[in-house]
Amino acid sequence: MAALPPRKTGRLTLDDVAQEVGVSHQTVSRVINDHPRVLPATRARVSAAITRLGYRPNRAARFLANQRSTVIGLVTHHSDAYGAAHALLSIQQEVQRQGYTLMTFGLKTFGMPELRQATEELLENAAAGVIVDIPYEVRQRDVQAALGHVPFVALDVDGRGLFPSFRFDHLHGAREGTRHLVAMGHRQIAGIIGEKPWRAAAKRRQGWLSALEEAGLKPGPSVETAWTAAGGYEAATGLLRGHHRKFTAIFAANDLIALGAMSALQGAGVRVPDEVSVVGFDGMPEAEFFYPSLTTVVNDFDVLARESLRSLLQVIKGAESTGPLQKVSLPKLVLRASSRPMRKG
Amino acid sequence: MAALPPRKTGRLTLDDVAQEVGVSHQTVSRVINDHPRVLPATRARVSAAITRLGYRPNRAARFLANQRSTVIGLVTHHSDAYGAAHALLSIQQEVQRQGYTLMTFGLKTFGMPELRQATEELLENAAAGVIVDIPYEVRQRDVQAALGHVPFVALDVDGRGLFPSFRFDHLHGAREGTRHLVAMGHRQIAGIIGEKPWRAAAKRRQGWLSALEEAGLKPGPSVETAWTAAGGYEAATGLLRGHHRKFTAIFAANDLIALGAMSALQGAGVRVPDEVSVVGFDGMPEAEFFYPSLTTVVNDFDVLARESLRSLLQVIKGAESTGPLQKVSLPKLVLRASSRPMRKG
DNA sequence: GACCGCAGTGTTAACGCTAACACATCTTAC
DNA sequence: GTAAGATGTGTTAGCGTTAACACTGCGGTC
Repeated sequence: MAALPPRKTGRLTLDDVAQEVGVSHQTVSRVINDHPRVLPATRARVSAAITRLGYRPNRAARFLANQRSTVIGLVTHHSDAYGAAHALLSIQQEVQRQGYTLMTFGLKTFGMPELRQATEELLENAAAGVIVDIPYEVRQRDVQAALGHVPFVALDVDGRGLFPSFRFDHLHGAREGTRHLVAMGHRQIAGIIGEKPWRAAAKRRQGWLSALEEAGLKPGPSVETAWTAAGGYEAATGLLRGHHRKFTAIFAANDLIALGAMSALQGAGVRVPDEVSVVGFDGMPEAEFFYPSLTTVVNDFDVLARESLRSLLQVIKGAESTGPLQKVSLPKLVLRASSRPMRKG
Repeated sequence: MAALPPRKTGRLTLDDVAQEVGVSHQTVSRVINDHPRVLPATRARVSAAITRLGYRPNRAARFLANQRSTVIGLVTHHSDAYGAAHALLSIQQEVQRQGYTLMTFGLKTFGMPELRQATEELLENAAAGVIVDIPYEVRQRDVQAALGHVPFVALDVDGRGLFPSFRFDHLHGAREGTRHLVAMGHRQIAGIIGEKPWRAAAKRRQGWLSALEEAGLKPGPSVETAWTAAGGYEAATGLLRGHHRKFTAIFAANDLIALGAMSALQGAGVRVPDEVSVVGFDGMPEAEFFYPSLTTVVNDFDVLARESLRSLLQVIKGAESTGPLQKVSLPKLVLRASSRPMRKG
């Protein structure tokens, strides 16, 4: 009996399986890759051995050999915000459903150098392509320059025909939310908008303004603040102090801001929605159970995840025939108890 | 001039850099790996070339050659819950701070086969070790059997000296929360506990019961429900209907349940905290801005992330001298407006 | 009946990297 | 002045996989 050749690593290899069955390692490889030219009988024996031995291919080696991988990279921002966290979850779920594995890289700031570095890091680690969630205001050209050489799709950015992108129409959503307040008879509608570097801030602000404009209203007071409940609280407190309640409604740029704002109002003895109506944005599931239940504009993160991944996989496979894919998702207004018709008088 | 050998892939290799500088690829490798035996002058020239050319090593090849990697795997549950999402974020941050890359795998159910498969998947993709967040009730022995052969640390499980583990003392936290209600003079304290498969459910329930016992109180009514705001709403609604408010306080197994419960109470005209006090669990940042501001038991996910990763890296490096590491984090009670002393009479 | 073609299999050479060893050259010790 | 060791560098052989080509039979064609 010849002794088994020593193995450095504990793992089984193609050769182990091949030896067990009495074929070459290449035949085993063929079985694994569903190559057509294998005798059914041989295929069966090999498959059986693979199962029996519990063999699993080494993807690093595989990647090295054929430059193909089943890892998808995701660049996001480090953030507790519902949107970011939920998008990550949705994408992860979808990635796995498609038989891929997700590798993530979280960024604190979104300069092009950071973005590029994060992408490189993921590619080095054998990612086949990356999804980049870029929440800041950026120039399409810069993104294209930084990532043009790798398969990627951008989230929450308008690719303008330069690269595939999937985004929410923040402007539309904000306009719908504000229109609703206008329709309820409100004339002084304050805006609490999230902080600047985030693109959604500008877009949602624009939406708020445009709804007021089309109704011929002067913009109510507005504040810029952190995208958190604490930010909303602070902003609303400032609004109450500075303007002595010269507003009967608030458009908040996200649900957490709305939550904080309502907390501040209630703390100051202002009843919601009796005295001030509030509309949020994002549609986090909890919003329904805020007090009062929050009227909000809902984003569908699952669709975004599904579509963007699908598109990325197409790019990876090289099917660029149709030109950069674009998709815009329209947020939907959901009416609840935090907004009500303006009181007469 | 000899023509450059054709390259299949677009990427630069060690040889490209070596050729540029006029040394062997091994010398370049030494520079990259900070091997001491390289002449400072040579090192400088190589480093310069690396920067100039923009060379970045291929980690798949590296992993194949030395079986070491800088990818950390994380197995979590697919869940919107604050705990899971925030833990993921904390871990990702810490992983990157340590110069590693994070690869995640989300599970819907936590049987040992799934756990094992997820781990294998990550290892195949060159993870050096994995962090497994196992929120379900499991037997230590099973976990050890499924994962014993790979470097791993478990989150939110008691490893009992079998494997390294980091967890919160849910029982302690729940007891503290309930004790607080007792101290406020409440005698009928209902419990709304999350669903069963999750270990935290059992532990937090025990904590609630034990605080009641030590005070010589009969357990108030209790319900089991989903760990969401909707779950809390439903549970509280049921409690109100079935028991005609035979309780003056509620211990909720997490903040979202507390939120839903408060919503249900308020919807039924029951004032919080005037008629019923509520205590939550987890300490999500938003809880402060619920209405009323929620008294809750805070878990420190950042510490958990930091410590568990540190421990995993030790395991990977093979420093098992001190035996399996264990760490228990004690949740801390934070008093806010949702709980107040029992009204006289 | 010699020849082509193809199905099924094996053999060999990458992929890009690191480890181990081999080889010069330079010190230092006696 | 020579042996022994230290220092810097190059050479070679893998890691586990897939791609490309080479080989063996067998059935069919003229």
